[in-house]
Amino acid sequence: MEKPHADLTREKILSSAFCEIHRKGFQAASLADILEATGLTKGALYYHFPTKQALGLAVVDEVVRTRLEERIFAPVRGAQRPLDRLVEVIEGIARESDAQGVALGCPLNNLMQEMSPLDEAFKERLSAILETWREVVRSALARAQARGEARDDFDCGAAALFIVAAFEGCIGVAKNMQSVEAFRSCMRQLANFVVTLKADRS
Amino acid sequence: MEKPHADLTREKILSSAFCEIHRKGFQAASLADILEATGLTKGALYYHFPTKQALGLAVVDEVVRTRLEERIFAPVRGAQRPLDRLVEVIEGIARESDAQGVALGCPLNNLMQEMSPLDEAFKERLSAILETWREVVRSALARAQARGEARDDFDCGAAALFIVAAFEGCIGVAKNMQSVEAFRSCMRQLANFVVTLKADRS
DNA sequence: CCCATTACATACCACTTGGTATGTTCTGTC
DNA sequence: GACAGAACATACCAAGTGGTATGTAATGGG
Repeated sequence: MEKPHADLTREKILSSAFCEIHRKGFQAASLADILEATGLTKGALYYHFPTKQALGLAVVDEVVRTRLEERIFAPVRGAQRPLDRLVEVIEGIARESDAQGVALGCPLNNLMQEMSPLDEAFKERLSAILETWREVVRSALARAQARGEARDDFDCGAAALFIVAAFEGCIGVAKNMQSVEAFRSCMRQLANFVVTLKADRS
Repeated sequence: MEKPHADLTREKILSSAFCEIHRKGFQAASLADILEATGLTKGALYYHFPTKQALGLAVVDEVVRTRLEERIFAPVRGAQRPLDRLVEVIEGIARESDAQGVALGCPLNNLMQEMSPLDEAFKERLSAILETWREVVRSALARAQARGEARDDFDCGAAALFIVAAFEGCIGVAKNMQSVEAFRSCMRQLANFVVTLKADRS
C-alpha cells in the first residue's frame, strides 16, 4: 500500500518552494519561509530532501519542466500545421499573461540566469529543459519545411535557438518594465518573425 | 584641491563590487568578498556608501550604464547609416565575446532579472538604462526609415523593443548553455532579422 | 606647530541562514 | 496490543550576513 499522505506533504513543499523560488530566486529563497507557507517544519523538509540544492533540483525537474511541457512543448509537438501552431502558442502566452505573471517572469529563465554560472547540477538540468524546448521548435520548423508550410532557405536549428532566446528575452524585458502591454507588443514582434519563415504561396 | 586618493578607493570598491555582482548577483554578493579583493575594510566601504543597496545602485549608474554607453549606445547614436551600424554592433559583440563573458552574461540583464521584482529603486535605474537602449535603437530605425535605408512598414518603437529583448535573450540562453558558438549563432539570427528591415532596393 | 576633518581600520553586534540531532506521533504488522 | 519503522516536530548550532561604534593615521589650513 502506498502512502499518499507522505507524497502529499512532499508535493506541498515542492509547490511552496516553487512559489518562493519564483519570487525571490533560489539563493534568496528561505527554507523557513517555504515551510511557513505550508505549516510544516524542517523535520518534514529534510526527511524528503537531503539538502536545499536537492529541493531546488526537484522543483526544476518536477514543477518547472512539467509546466513548460504542458503549456508549450506538448501543444507544439502534435500540431498538423507546426508553424501556425507555433504562432498560436506565442500569441496565446501573450494573451493569457497577467501583471503578476509578467512581473515574476519565466521560472526557467530566472533560474538559468541565477544558477547556471554557480551550480553545475542546476545548469545541466536547466540546460536539458532548454534543449528540449529548442528541439521541439526545431522539429516543428523541420516538419513545416517538409510540408511546404515554411521556406527552406533557413537553418532550423539556428532559427529554433533564436526563437527560444527571443521568447525568453521578451519575458525578461517585460519583467523589468513590469508592463503587460510591452510584453504583448514584444511577443507580437516575435510572432511576426515566425510568420516571415512561412513559404510564399504565389 | 580635489582628493584623488579618496576617489580612487571609491572606484576600487565600485570596480570590485561590479565584478562580484556580475559573478554572483547582487544579493549573493558578499561585502566581505568585495572588500577582500580590494584589500580595504568595512570602514572604507561605509564611508563612501551608506548601505549595500546604495553601493549596488552606484554600480548600476556608474559602471553598468557607462559600459553599455561606450560599447553600444554611442556607436549607434552617431551613425550615418544607422541600420548597417546596428548590424555591425551586433556582429561585433558576437565576434569579440569570449567564454568567460558568455558564461557571466550581461550585467544589465542579470540585475534586471534578479532585482526588478524585489527593489523598486533598482528597477527604476535598470529600467531607465533599458529605455535609453530602446530609444537609441528606435531613433536609429527612425533615421534609417527617413533616409530610405529601412522599409517604412513597421513600428520603430515595437521593433526596437524586440531587438533589445532578443539581444538580451541571446545572451541569456548562451549564458546557460555556456557556449560561445551558440551565442554567435543566435546573434547572427538577430542580425539577420535586422537586415530584413532594410528597404528593398529594386 | 596645532588642530579639525577626512579617510580609513578594527572590533563588535544582532540576525538569519542551511543543516543536524533528538524527540515524538502516527501507522501498519504480526 | 506490543513493536518497528515511517513521518514528522522541536531545539539547537556554527557560520556568514549587513551594519555600527569606536579607534587611528593621514592631510591640509591657520
